[in-house]
Amino acid sequence: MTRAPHQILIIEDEPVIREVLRVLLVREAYRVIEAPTAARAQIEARNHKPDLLIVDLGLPDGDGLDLIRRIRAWSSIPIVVLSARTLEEQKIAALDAGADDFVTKPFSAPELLARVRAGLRRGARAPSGDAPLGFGAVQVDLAVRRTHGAHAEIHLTPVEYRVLESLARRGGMVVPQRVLLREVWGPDRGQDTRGLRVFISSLRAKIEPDPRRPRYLVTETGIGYRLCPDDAADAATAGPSLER
Amino acid sequence: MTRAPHQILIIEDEPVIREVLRVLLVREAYRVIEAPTAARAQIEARNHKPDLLIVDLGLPDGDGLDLIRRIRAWSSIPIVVLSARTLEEQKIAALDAGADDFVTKPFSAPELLARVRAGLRRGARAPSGDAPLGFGAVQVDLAVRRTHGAHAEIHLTPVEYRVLESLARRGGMVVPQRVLLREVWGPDRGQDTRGLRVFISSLRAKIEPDPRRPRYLVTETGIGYRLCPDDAADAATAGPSLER
DNA sequence: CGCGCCCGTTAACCCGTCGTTAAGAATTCG
DNA sequence: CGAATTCTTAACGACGGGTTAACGGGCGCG
Repeated sequence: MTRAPHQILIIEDEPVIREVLRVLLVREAYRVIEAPTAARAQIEARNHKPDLLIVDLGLPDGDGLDLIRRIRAWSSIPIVVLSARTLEEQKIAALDAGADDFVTKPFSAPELLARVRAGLRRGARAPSGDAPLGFGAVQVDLAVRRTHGAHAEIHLTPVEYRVLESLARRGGMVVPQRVLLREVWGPDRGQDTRGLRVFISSLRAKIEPDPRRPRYLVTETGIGYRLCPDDAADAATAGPSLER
Repeated sequence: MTRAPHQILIIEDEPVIREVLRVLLVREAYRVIEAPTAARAQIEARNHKPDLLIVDLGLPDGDGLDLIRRIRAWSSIPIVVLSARTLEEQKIAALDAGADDFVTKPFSAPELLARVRAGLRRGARAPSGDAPLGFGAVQVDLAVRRTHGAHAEIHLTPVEYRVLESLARRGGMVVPQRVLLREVWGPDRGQDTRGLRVFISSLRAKIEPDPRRPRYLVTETGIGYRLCPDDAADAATAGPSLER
């Protein structure tokens, strides 16, 4: 797989860390753009359309979270967040705002690069299901919004489709409940997971062979849900590739 | 195996000890840089990007702890701390600040060299988010939050994952109990290690081949714990026979 | 030799979260 | 305008995870 020179935008106010990041990434043959402020970052992002963003939270002008939300309004570029704080709160908030991954300082070079690779891999993927999802005898085609089981057509409601899309986009990864809430119902919904649970239940009733013992739509208690279709070719996300 | 000449930065004010260290390390074919002060150390570290730091606590200008914290803001170079005082407090504080290992003066040459080797080994390995951890037949993928043993999936609870993450970030090095408590439960938890011990126990029950004799999740009495996953090479296949 | 500290393990309890059903709003469509 | 479908909300049982307490063992120290 020939790697076109990916372009990465670094948003970091502290020159020292910016330098470290730049050297690290350039050495991996990435093209690098830098922005010291959130305001500048928006301009750069629009102009260069980078393949990935590295954002340090706690920028001088305006919160980093705000920047993420604003970028997310018009783009789905993978965003890797960099933060000194180890608090879970911060992490959740960033992911909630639309970040894809999270690295806490101090970070190791291999770790950061791994996240970057993962992000780029994710970004390279087809945006939404051109390949139908398989759950045993049930097949869901998100692209044309059609689902059929072993013997008959199955009907999914709009919200059910959106939940599935949200889960499928991060194929195999756990999707936090807050992320699901935001992506399905919009940002105004707090943390009220009651509705979500109802739809998970009804989804399971439709796609799981034995809804009592979920196999494809799995709960991660306290975190969220994970969707694992039994299709093989979908190895895009969890690739064990450790190439150099 | 051919060992590339690792570069080690010694931060030590007392010329005599510095000399001893230098000779010791050069004899092992390491390249050595020296810095008598914390201020100088930062410059050298940034310029030469050494593979490991040896820091003497109690430097003239500014505390060694401060230096560690400042380095840790942008790098995860392995740091071995050298301390004259035998106080546990000192060790803990250093590890808490981000050091990886410690040696108390007077030290024996073999001991120091062992710590150095361990540190370098750790630095060479990738404590990355996307490489699964191998524990004999058990494989833990922190990125995807998925764990499977020889025959079946293994379920880890959220706290168990967080403990593992915290340990894996410092792969192979000692993680003080305080650090674990803070990273897993947040800063409000004092030093109540009771809960931690319970989770260590249940983790061992899930990932250790023989939980009675821990091999991967090792206790450092009075200090903390250490996680030593298999090397990536023989992760999947080998069912390593360990009978003692 | 005995005492105390630290660690490991088990078990009990409490509370949060999850899954499900059902009934009332909202929306769509004929 | 009415009916059907969809979404929301409520309620409640069940389960699992987290916390704490209690006990036993190993080890060092007096």
